[in-house]
Amino acid sequence: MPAGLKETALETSALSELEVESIEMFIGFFKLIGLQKSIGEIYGVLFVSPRALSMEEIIDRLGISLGAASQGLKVLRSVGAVKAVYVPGERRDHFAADLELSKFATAFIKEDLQPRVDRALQRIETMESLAEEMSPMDRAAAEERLEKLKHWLERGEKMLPWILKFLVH
Amino acid sequence: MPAGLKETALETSALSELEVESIEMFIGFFKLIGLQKSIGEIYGVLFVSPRALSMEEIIDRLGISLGAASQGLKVLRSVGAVKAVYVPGERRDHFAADLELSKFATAFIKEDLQPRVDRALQRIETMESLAEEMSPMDRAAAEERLEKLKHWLERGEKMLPWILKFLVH
DNA sequence: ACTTTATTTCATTTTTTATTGAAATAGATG
DNA sequence: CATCTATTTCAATAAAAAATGAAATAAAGT
Repeated sequence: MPAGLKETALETSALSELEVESIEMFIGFFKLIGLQKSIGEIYGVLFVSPRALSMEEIIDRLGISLGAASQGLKVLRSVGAVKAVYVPGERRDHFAADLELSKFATAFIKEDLQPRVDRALQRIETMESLAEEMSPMDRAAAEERLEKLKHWLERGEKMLPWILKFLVH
Repeated sequence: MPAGLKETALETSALSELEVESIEMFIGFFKLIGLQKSIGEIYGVLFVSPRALSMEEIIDRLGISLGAASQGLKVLRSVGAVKAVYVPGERRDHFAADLELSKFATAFIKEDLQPRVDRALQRIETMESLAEEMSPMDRAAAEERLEKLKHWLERGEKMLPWILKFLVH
């Protein structure tokens, strides 16, 4: 093979303004729920793309690595934000953004928020029994705090399903 | 000075089980809203402490650095989660956890969430005008997506004040 | 006013997290 | 079923974020 001839493409085809806006926006939102930049980038291009893109196209457009693309798409599929689309006559998988945006929020609430609140309520139980060791005064103070926190968490817990319902429409 | 004698204290006085539970819990919650471990630790000890603690005491208990303590307390005060308490006859500042837990959530919603949604809505405007350049079919597709996202964001925006009210009680 | 003690700031270091890319695996195609 | 091509996985690397600690500043005591 003649050296340097047709080396398979680092050609990061320039992103359109539209794509850039979309990408920046989604990077921000995704970071908020703990997802990394590359995942925001992938969703960002797919969101404004008129057609489903192959992994290679995504890699080319964004200039990210194979690994990042593969892993990012995996996460996005797992939360239902992206779906694999069959493209006739094409060998590669193609991916399209799912427009049910509420899916992110739903996944986040169910998988991050809800379990964390539950865990915290358990911890409060534990703490309440640990507080029994304290001097009467200190114990009273500790229990007041724990009660407050508990009430607050229970309040939050009740609100979550309501938020879910609202988001899903 | 006799070497090794009375070296000024790395004595991280062991944390009680109660403190550990509290700290772990708050580290988790704080990470969720983007605050670092050391901040969760500080709030965690203060939350179960029967009395206000000086910065040095916090440093000793947690084994964190001066800088982390100072910066962490600054953040916690800025969101109203910790307040400085005057202790008669004591030179140092002392700090106590504020029990109005809703303050974190409020600060987070107002300072992180709300502005991000606003910014996204602006971006959508921009994107809508950029989409005018596209071919009629692609443009229609893009606009449908943008509309969906916009509606969803507006929905979220309307929900935020409601959540705030609910949290504050 | 000076000395001591407490607190903040910020450049450096450490730790954590995300990305890369090469090797392994899986999936098509002839 | 042998050979491409596409995808996943994961150890190594790079990038980002957080923690440290020494120097600067501020505040209190004498």
